[in-house]
Amino acid sequence: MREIRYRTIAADLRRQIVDGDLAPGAVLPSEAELAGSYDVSRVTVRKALEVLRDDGVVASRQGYGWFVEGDTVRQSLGALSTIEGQLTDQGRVPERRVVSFGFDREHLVVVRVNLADGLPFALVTVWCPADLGSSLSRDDVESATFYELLPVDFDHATQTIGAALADDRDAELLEVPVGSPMLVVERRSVSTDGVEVLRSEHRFPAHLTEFVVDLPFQEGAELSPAGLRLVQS
Amino acid sequence: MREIRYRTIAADLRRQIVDGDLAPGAVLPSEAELAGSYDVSRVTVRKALEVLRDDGVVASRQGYGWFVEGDTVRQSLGALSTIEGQLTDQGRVPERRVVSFGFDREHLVVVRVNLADGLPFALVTVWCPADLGSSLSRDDVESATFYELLPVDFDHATQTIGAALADDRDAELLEVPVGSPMLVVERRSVSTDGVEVLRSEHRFPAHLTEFVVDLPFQEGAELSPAGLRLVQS
DNA sequence: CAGTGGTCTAGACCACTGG
DNA sequence: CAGTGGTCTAGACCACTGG
Repeated sequence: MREIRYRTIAADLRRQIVDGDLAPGAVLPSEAELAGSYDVSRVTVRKALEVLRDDGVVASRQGYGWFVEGDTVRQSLGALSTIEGQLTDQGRVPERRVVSFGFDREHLVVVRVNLADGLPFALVTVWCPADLGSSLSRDDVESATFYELLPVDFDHATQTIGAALADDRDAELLEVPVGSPMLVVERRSVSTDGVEVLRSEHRFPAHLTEFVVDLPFQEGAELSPAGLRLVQS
Repeated sequence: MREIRYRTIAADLRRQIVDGDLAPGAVLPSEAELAGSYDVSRVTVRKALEVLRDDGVVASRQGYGWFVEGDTVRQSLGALSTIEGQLTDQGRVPERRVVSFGFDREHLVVVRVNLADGLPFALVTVWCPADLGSSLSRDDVESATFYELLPVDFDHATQTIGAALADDRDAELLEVPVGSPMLVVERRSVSTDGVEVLRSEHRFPAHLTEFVVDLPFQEGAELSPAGLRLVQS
């Protein structure tokens, strides 16, 4: 397979950004410099940069340069980590607290509470296949997400969002009244192999959280992923 | 303001497609031909075509050519019509019932109940600018969506999903108990001019509805639109 | 002002589709 | 096979940012 220069360059720059060698806000070398160091034409450098721009990783200003996009939360980890990113951006302190950690016949089952500055805002239950979960400690799952911990290439997750009333456990762990409104998200995370690796349930007090979805009107491709549906009744 | 050739060309091609001069599936003239007829370089033609590809209007196959994308379902109406589509697919009968229709100082305000086989599943309030709404009748809004009725090119909508408890009006119109869980969606629909044209609130009984979102893990482009966020507290 | 990205040209070679 | 899009080069001129 032939190497495609602009993709190689885009991947290389992306890695530098992900690794933190290029921090948010940092200005990249000029197109001319990059063309020189990668030994390609400026057009090829631009094509690479445009790939990254399409992904929201970098942006440009004419007469100024290309720079690493800062705040626009570019997390591959999905909704929850998006929140944690928002929190750290706001200077608040995100925290995970493990409520329970144990195995049933087929899964490692972990229940955690997520807090922001000590305020609990999510109660998360994760079911992880036992063979994958056997290497994880309670400390592991308190300090990192399953996406970070598992040696799995995740492809996508399907989230189903519903509403419910706070039950006794919600009330106790999230410090809300029994019967107050909750957003409930069930997430199924699928690896690039097409295997459903993780299932998790996330319960949020409605007064603390909302879900934002952007729906393009034109052309179905990107629009289909989000949609309300009637549940079987 | 300087003319930007590739945009002019993209706009011209788009118009031909929208007007139907180029039907779905039709193959465009080759890049070389287009370059000749527009009297630009092939690179500029490609740039124009890539703009249209990003919009999902055209696609290409190497060695074959560029062709008009088969109308990927005018599902452009967003989540609600998705539901109505599902209903008709299931052979159920969707219905809209206008609860109130009137003007405040600046808006036409319409409250409707959506039903499936006579079962109410959504209470929708729409705020439409008075100048646009002045031509609409109560019968109009009962028989069609605002997207169908308004002479506006919609670009996208941003939806914010939350949870709440059913209030007295919800209970009466949706036939649920007061205090039962509800999914509440606020939608802001923006035209291609960048103007926020419609604002609407959709209230669904939680036991009847759920929201499905697909989150790709790789590459930011399609992933950013959906995300949970903490509300200001 | 010198330097940057935005646009554009006129070429080139290649991988790929269809007949 | 001739024709197509995909990639890439080495230039060019311009509008724009900052100092």
